[in-house]
Amino acid sequence: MPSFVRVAIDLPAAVAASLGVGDGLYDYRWQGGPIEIGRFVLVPFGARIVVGLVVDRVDETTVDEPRVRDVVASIDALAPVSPDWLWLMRFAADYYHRPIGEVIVPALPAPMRDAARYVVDREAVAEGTTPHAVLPAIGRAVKRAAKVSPAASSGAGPVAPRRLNAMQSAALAAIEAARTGAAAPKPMLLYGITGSGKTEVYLRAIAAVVEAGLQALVLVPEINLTPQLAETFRLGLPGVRIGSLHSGHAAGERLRQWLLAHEGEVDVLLGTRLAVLASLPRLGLVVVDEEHDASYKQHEGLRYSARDLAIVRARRGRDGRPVPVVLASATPSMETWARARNGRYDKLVLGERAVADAVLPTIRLVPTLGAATQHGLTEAVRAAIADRIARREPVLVFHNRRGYAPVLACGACGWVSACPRCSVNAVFHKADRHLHCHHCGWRSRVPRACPACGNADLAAVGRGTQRVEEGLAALFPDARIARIDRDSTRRKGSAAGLLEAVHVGDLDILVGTQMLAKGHDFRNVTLVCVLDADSALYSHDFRAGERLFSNLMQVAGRAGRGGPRSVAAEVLIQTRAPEHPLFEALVAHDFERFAENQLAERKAAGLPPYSFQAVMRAEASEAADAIAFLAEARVVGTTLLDEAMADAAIELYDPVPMAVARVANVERAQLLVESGGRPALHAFLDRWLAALRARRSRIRWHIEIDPLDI
DNA sequence: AGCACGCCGACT
DNA sequence: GTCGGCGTGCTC
Repeated sequence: MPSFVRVAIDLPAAVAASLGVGDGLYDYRWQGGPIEIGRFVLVPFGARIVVGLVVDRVDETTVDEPRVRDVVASIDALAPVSPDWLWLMRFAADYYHRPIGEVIVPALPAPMRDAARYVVDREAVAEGTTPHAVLPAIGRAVKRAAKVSPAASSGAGPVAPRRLNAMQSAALAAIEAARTGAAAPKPMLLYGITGSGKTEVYLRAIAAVVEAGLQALVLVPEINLTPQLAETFRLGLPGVRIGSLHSGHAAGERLRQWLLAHEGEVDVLLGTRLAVLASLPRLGLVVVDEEHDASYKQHEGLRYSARDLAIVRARRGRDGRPVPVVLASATPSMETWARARNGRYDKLVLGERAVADAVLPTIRLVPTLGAATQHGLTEAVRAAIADRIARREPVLVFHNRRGYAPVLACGACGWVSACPRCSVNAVFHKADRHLHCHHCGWRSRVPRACPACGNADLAAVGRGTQRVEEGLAALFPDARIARIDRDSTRRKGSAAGLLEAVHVGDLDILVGTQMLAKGHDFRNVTLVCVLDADSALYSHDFRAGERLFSNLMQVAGRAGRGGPRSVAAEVLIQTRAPEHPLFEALVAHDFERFAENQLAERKAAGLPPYSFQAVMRAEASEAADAIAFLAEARVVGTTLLDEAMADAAIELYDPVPMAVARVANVERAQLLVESGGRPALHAFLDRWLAALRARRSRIRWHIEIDPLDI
């Protein structure tokens, strides 16, 4: 009686479709003894050998017998993945409309994906000799990686635990109750302003979970920008084995960390979005810090939201039993806020700042319309900076634009610097005398004269951080000024050095982009200036306001956390629209007011979270080809809706070029799909995508579920 | 997507 | 003479 296994391998959906493989699973003959579901295997595919995962065992196969090949080997050195993990992969595959192999295999560390290539002796396989000799080699490589003792917590002794305030204690008790209670816990929103002590609350919850012998998964937006957080974990969880998973690790280290998590040798896995896909056999708690952060969204390959997957992962939990998930934020996403408001999530509120003498910063709006400025700074901002310099208190200046000037222009003929490969302006970087494209990386020396008319007078138009830095130096010649942005911090650790300089008082002014706002506390900073907050107000992206509010709250939260003085730190925001409701709510530190406004607008306009979206994107060298593909796809969809899904309320919009239509000489267009109901949307997508994949177009396209920027 | 097979141009 | 360009076809 032959036995077969169904194996997930990484093959594009379009290829699977053309082979008539709808579910992305491939049948192989298994000749050995019993094989577990969840085992990693090596299987032949075409002329190569690839890594796959056994997701099912069957006695019969629908594939023509002669085409079915043998499993080359099972990788017994690796423990099988848990049914919970497989369930998560299957969920992600269904939800993001990809074959399961395209979800599983890219979720593995690269060395595991490449194991077959490196280790298997092709000749031996071709001749039919079972390469049992090579299996221990894989096993050894894997074990060697895993053997390295787990990241032991640093030598520092336990820190004296700070007493939780009443609200923190209540929040912690709620998380504990969710974990130990009989009922399936709802996701919890841990909501509190910067400095209200969210981290302390979830650290205690993690400690309790680890104490119970379980693992905690903690997601953070960008770990490399927050070394402070890793340190907080190390100090706050003495004796706990903390692993980390993020793209900053070299391949070998990533493999090691993945395996430690998979073998249950870490108690806490701290990582960026990709960590949500890690195998964790004893999962007991999931935490998503800064849940609103856009970097939880993956923008290539499987375009998943780690925040959303974290929630479904917690719902499935361990052995099918739900575990608690905590979403922490001072400015939750509208999706999360709406659910906390209607009771689908529990809301745990932290009120005042946890540090006793810390006071909320005073936010002041500085009108720029009609105001005289020098180097882009109003009188009010200049005076405030001068005041702090005199008092030797460091100042943070935020400006969300890299480079010296967004564009170089010819006054005589109207020429403007543009990227030759993208439909965007080329940014003038004075530091290296080059024009840069921030989309494709193109660089070119700044022309001496206008390339169009020869005029020697080229003007830098607008302002980036480099120009702000230069202006500040002119205004405050004695001040020690530094800049933090992607250009100034190419070298590893250089950002940390600058931040440290602020702490110890070696810097008077630190200029930077949003980068400066992520996760760093500046206890001695009493003034934060935001030079231009307005571009988001006029954006066509309906989420721009949400992002701006959250960024400004975060920026404001940088200053004066637990500072020595009880004087409130000051935040000055230059704007042309000081009367804008967003700013009114911001000045009042009133996220809830802002959120209510936002949700009312979204509801009126039928936008998320009151509707559900997907976008289909197409790429081609000619814009017309991309549009034509989408137009055709739209016809296919409309026909499907008319003929087979008449009662599905699905809206298919006109295909349009993307806001930045061309990047690196590729023209991009998109088609928005919207529905009032998620099940209807997904039912439609299933059939629509199957139909399109069967057509085998030569145009590159993909679907993105729950897009963030459209 | 890979990879092999196959059929035409400049070079160790 | 061969190395290598990428077109076409196949993959449980």
